[in-house]
Amino acid sequence: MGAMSNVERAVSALRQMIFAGELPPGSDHLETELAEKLGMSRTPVREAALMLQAQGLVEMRPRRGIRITPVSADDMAEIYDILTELESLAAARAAEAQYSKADLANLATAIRDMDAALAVDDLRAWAEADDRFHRELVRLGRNARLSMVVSVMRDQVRRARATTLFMRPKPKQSNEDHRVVYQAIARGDAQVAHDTHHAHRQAARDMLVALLEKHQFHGL
Amino acid sequence: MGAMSNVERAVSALRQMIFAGELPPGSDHLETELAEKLGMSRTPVREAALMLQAQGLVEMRPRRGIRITPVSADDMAEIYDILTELESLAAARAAEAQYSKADLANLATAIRDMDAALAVDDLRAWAEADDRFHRELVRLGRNARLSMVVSVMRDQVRRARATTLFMRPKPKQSNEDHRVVYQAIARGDAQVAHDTHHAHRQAARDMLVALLEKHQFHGL
DNA sequence: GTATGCGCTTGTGTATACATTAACGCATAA
DNA sequence: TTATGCGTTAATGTATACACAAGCGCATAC
Repeated sequence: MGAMSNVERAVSALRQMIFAGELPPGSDHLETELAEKLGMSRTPVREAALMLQAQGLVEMRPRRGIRITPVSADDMAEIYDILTELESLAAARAAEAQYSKADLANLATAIRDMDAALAVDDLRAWAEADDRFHRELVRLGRNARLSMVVSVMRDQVRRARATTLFMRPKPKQSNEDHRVVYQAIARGDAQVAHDTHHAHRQAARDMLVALLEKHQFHGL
Repeated sequence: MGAMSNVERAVSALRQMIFAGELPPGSDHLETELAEKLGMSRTPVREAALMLQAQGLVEMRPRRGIRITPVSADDMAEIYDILTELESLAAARAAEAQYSKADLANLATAIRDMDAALAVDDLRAWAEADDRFHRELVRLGRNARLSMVVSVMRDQVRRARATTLFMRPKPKQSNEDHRVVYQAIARGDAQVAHDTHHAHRQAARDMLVALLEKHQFHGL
């Protein structure tokens, strides 16, 4: 069976519960309580919580329990600002790397999937493919630390997206942008790859923040 | 006395030992050993190590002990790339924030201190003031998450700088750059603040990476 | 009715005990 | 000599025990 420690199990389980909304943002949970729910002692739960705290998903406050970090509109603005810069750098680096068409296959597939999903109005499938595109883009940028930071930030975005996905306008421009970024990377044009992606993310940021503020999600 | 937990004590102590070179990069240390050295049990040491691991300062490998993460020239290139983007964003945001002269006092002081240190060839004082300038710049950018990411990255740079500070050319251009960034922020010119700082960091990156590669610090 | 203080409850921080299992050495064989 | 396998050692992962201190309620005084 999987050589998975209890700490690892706790981390995945807690993450899943957080993303599923089973542990709602802002809610507090005692270590003992979570330990019991996960069928293990407090020790691995504590260690798991410590890791999730480092990623900003929870906060441990003495005697108040483990709080699921709420994410406000302001937080989301911060997060998108970071994502914008780092992903754009990755796009530029990917362009500089002179990848072959084969190397970019995953990107191309993700774009196709987004188009297909949009054609049949399947927003969930679109979001999944969009995630895939961005993950692959960052991977191609070949900066392990950057990938880690971005993935932490993206986790936070995912939490907000669950709520806002069905409120926002159709992501039509989005697919257009992705295609331009892809082509710039393919022909090695770092500047265009960078700037296009930068504008793309910034637009997403503005849209999302406006949405969150409008709907008063001040502590999602 | 200070209401400081053993975990907090362990974190500071370990950080200090790492930065002082007392725990050299690449070295392994058993939990028991560190616990004894710090005068506490394994539990708080483990929790401290977990936190430092999240910041990339150590790696915990089953049965091999806690390893002080080595930093190669390639790592340093990654780190500087991230610093470059995020600090430049902070500079732009700071410019947009329309700070008063008084708000920028810390920046101005840091610049003066750098000039003074350079005039008497005190590289250590220069490095300290340089750190101060960059920390303040990021603070003015008003993005808490960005500040955290940057501070993690800067910790890594500090480790390399201890070694390379006395090899590199006099940072004369550096002071010039800082002044331009400061003035751009003061007059609210986000574009110049961003671009100047970006170029500044990129130059530093290239210099440092070349230095590290030349001296074969492939696992500092 | 409101404020103040005391004691109790209970969650956490830390120490400790213990089972598991990976790594190392040694012996044996090719 | 080198490779392979077994047994021992010992470091970790996890459970558990316990002391301390923060928060809560209740009682008492104003």
